[in-house]
Amino acid sequence: MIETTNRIDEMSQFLKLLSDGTRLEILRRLHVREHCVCDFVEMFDISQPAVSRHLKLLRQSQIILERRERQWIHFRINPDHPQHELLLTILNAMDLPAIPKKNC
Amino acid sequence: MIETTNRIDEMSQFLKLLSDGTRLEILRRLHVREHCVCDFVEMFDISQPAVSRHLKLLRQSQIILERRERQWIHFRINPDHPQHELLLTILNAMDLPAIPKKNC
DNA sequence: ACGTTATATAATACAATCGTTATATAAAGA
DNA sequence: TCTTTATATAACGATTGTATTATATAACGT
Repeated sequence: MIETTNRIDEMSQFLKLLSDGTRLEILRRLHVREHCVCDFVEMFDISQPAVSRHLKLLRQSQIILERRERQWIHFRINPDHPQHELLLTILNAMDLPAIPKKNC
Repeated sequence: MIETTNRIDEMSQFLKLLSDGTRLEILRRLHVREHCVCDFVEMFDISQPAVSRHLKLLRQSQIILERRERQWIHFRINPDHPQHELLLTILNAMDLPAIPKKNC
């Protein structure tokens, strides 16, 4: 029973992280290729700290991974996250046009 | 571009509805069989109006359907919801023990 | 060492979410 | 008609989520 509650809590936490348009768009982009913070700052109409905060939430839950290269921090999807498959299913379910690999 | 934004907004709205433990549990139960409000009131440690509000949110978004029978209102999953398949995938991804059909 | 660029954190404001209690409505049964 | 049962709505408060601005840190280039 406690076990059941835990699984439900984990899932609701996971879905909460995905239930924000900015974070969904971030994940959709990261599904194509790595991006650094500045890519997203250009992309969205929100401040740099706001972008940073979204990335922090996704990183804290291990949905994305980061890697520093010189002064940039590059983010990518974590393929080993327990719900990685579900994440891909959700991204596909949005059924959006593909993002060109070269695009910013 | 606008189209893309709409799809992302729709998905984030949908996920927001599922990102609550009580609503996930409600949906998990409804996946097994119909329930009325009073079933859920017994089941959860929240007030009847709180249960009613969760059901209203799910109904408004067409994720569940209702049917009145005498003084009871029975809820069930809407198999024609655009994201019905995704909903089932999410419920399965929680990988919980099956709920016996006869159970309350 | 200093200025610039990239990113993170702190403080704060505002809006959304989710609970409660009190009350209303609808159907049933005496 | 009156009471009971099932459900919904309204009003309100606490908590959480998401933005902003200001400031800090880290790496780079001159």
